[in-house]
Amino acid sequence: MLSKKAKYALKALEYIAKHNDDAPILISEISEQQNIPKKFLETILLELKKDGILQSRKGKNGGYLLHKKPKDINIGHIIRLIDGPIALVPCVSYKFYHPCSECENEATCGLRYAMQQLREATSKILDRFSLAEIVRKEKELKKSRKK
Amino acid sequence: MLSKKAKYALKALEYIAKHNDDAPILISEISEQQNIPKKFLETILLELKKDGILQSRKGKNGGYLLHKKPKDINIGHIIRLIDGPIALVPCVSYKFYHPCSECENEATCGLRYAMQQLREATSKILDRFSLAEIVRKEKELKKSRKK
DNA sequence: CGAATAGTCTATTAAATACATAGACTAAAT
DNA sequence: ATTTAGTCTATGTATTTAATAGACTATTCG
Repeated sequence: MLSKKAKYALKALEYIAKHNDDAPILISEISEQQNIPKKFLETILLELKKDGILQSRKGKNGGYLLHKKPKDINIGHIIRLIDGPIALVPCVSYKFYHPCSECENEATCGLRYAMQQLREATSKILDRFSLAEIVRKEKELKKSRKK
Repeated sequence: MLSKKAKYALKALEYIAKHNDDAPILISEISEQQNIPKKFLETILLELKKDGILQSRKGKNGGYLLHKKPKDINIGHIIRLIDGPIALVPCVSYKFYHPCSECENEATCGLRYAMQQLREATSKILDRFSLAEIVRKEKELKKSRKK
């Protein structure tokens, strides 16, 4: 499962992406609109900024803006950034590779093979979905629901 | 990531499946061979027994045996049993469905849509891999490595 | 300039979960 | 009856997750 932190990050990004046209967006606005504890959200947005996804302005008329295009922000990246590895075992993770302490031979581990297949399929999906697509899909779903 | 508990469960089952021909297998044997803390392993095997995957005999010549055929034990089931949901958000889980507290409309949530796609792909793989296949794959990998 | 605004940084805390162990108890074999 | 081996109840410890407090810094605007 995603941590709340990761879910908050995704929700906040989605919100910013939706309102990205004009002025910077306030932490407090996102906090209220998305029901995210403000102080917690602050640390999350900072992390996203440090990663280069967001940019910020201090002082009056300040707030957060996207620093990348929505189509260049994918959810796999966000999840890895906040929650760490997506793979179920460290020995099949690209970004967080680490041998399993208990295993004697990684190359011949049957379980690892299965986990590798899973990782492959998972990454393919998560690295394909961008913020832009999430926003677009949401609009589409809302439209088709009205009819 | 899988918890250690789930990994231990999978390792232990694999070990039992490999040696399932004859006599029951001792907790202490699995513990030593697979480097799993014995007391911790006890609780894990009990859980697997209560779920109907293993059976046990007490007293001398006792130990654990499979209660289902290796081909009928799939790793998705084990992981769900020990670690809970495989889906990244509760609102797309079959077995552990629960609405996301923060979300206002599940039906039009773009993020949920992505998570649904992911869940679909993940389950397909995890519910396809059985213990039998894990064991078979391991043998195959060992063989091809010798050459 | 200086007051107000809004993000940034450091530290701490509460609660939950993961991991593990201790010890008494029960059932079966010889 | 004794030994063996799983079962049950309880407890402990460490780590992670979620959240909060408060001082600090940069920017805008009158």
